[in-house]
Amino acid sequence: MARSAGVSKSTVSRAIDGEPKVRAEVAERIRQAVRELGYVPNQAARSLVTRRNNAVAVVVTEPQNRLFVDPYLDCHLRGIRQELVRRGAQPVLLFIEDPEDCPRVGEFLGGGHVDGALLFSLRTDDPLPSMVERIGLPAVFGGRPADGSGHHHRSHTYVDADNPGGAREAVRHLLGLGRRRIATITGPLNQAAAIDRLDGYRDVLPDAAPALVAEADFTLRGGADAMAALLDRCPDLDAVFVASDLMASGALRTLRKRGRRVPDAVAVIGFDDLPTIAEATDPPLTTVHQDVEEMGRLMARLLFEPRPDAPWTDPGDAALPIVVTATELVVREPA
Amino acid sequence: MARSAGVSKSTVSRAIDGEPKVRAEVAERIRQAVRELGYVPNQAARSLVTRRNNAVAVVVTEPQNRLFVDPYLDCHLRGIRQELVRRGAQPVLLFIEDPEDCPRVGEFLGGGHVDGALLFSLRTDDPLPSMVERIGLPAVFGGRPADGSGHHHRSHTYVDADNPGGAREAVRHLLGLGRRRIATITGPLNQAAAIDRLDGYRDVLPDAAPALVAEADFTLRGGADAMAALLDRCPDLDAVFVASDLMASGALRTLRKRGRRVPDAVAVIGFDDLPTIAEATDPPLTTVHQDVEEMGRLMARLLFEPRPDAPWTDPGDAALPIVVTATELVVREPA
DNA sequence: CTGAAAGCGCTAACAC
DNA sequence: GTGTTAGCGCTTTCAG
Repeated sequence: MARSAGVSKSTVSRAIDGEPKVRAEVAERIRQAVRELGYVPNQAARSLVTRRNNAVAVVVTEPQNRLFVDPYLDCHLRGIRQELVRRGAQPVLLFIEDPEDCPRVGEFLGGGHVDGALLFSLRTDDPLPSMVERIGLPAVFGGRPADGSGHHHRSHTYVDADNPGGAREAVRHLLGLGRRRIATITGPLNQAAAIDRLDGYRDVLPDAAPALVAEADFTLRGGADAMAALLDRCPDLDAVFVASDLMASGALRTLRKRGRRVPDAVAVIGFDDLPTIAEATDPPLTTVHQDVEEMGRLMARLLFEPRPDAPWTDPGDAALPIVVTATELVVREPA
Repeated sequence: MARSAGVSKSTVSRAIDGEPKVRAEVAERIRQAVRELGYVPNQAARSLVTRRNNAVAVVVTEPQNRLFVDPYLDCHLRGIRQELVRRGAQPVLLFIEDPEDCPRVGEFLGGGHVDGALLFSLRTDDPLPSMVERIGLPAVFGGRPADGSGHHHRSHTYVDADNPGGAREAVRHLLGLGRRRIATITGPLNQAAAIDRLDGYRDVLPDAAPALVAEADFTLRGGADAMAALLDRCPDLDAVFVASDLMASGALRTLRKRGRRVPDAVAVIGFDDLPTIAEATDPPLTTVHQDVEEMGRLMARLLFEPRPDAPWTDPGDAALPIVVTATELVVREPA
């Protein structure tokens, strides 16, 4: 390639880099040769010396069947993608559907294929946080990495909504409406978001009966089943705070089936404010809004921020590693 | 790393490779050092010499919002993932949501990050087929790459269902039921699958009125709208062949809303046989089955098959590049 | 069985 | 401005 344009490879390299110190005439000659030979620079060789490869991994831990049905991730990924692309990085998605996928993905992340990683939906027992730390790969987490296992690793950079705050606001709103038997449907309690939202509920209702709390799995079906269980256990409940819109829409379905009028008999508040769900339910769902897309953008931005663990950063100018975004109650059903 | 275990890097390399010609004792010592140092071999350096990197790109051209709501891709990806992982390759997903993403993705594919690519949902005007060809990257397509633009490139390897055959069987079944005004709802006619299914319909019904054909977009909403349009144009229709289950479930919704009984007044046949949809509709949907998951597995398998364009193959032993899988009508509503 | 040496294709100093 | 020279971290002959 180099000789084919009658110059040295350094010049080719510079020309492709778009450096200004190349004579226009020479640059043109090179561009021509590139086109003719269909030459594409070998990224492996390049990244071997530059230590960069303009790609960022987005790791999603989720059984695929849930992933492809949950609009939450869709929003999040949209924000991430947008910001990553804006900075010239190619987002590459890696799925972990099974714990046994972890070592392979860890190897990929450690193999220098990517400049950083954005990780999601972590469970308390997830090995990924310690993996990226060992590897020394810059990483930003979506949602507080719940570290229930007692391992102590360096505090990770993450973006999360104010889950306890949002939950408190929701429950207080229900109290303000005069509701007195307020139940809650939680997500899987091995996920931080689920734990934090339940904590918010308990902050306001420290004496709530255990029977008023039902754990589900952030799916529509799970929400519907949990609602049924709650109605069986506490037929007199008059409100329910549901930890996600998807589950809330399942709960609404159950309530309708059981003949409980919403919001007259039972008031429902969701969490997320996903347009495709919250605005489409009947009646439209009152819910705790979080700007999921913006959170995605923030994650990507934080990855490029000066950070102690990034190779392209002067160590010393550390940035604050945690961003908690505000939530806001959106009242849709005038109850 | 090498010295830390008291051996040369060659030996480390061999040990990690799992070569048998390393003394067990030495191998153990190395494994220990690897664990302690958290050592992960640099893939860039490795692939620079081996020309392999154990990663395969899965490229999905789709506005993300459709992707995360369409169970079809979910099945396909499940099959692909399974087979790729079985062969020790890491699947990395790349989305193309916008035509302007193409150059960037092309650069990634050409950069030697991956050993091959599996591509999907191509439109007639998609630049990807010629891109991977120019780059010389082994590729397998999901669905016949519809090349409407007149470009002539090498015939590509692809896996596709027998779309025309399935459509013919569906329409013939409707005829056998005594239906005489058979409409069809197609997918976007810049996609091969949509074209081929419409072709099958026309094979059986060459004289069908143009008013009986409505183009939609493979979404639920699109199917519902197309059904409404058909009913307006041809109030006397007594059957409809819908080119996807998702659209069919939308069509069913419209029929119910308009008070047309299914299947008594209007018989409906879908395409895909996605369990989450076809079995869940009311009444359960008669549809053309294709084994989407197996098709995914086939795609991955073909990528590793001896192929003329693969660097790890003796040129000369070319394999048949196209696989068309059978479809089968699944009759669910006893009409 | 293991070590030494020669690159893989590229970039980054450093000369010219 | 452009060529020359070293490597980046690994695998792979080729000796021992």
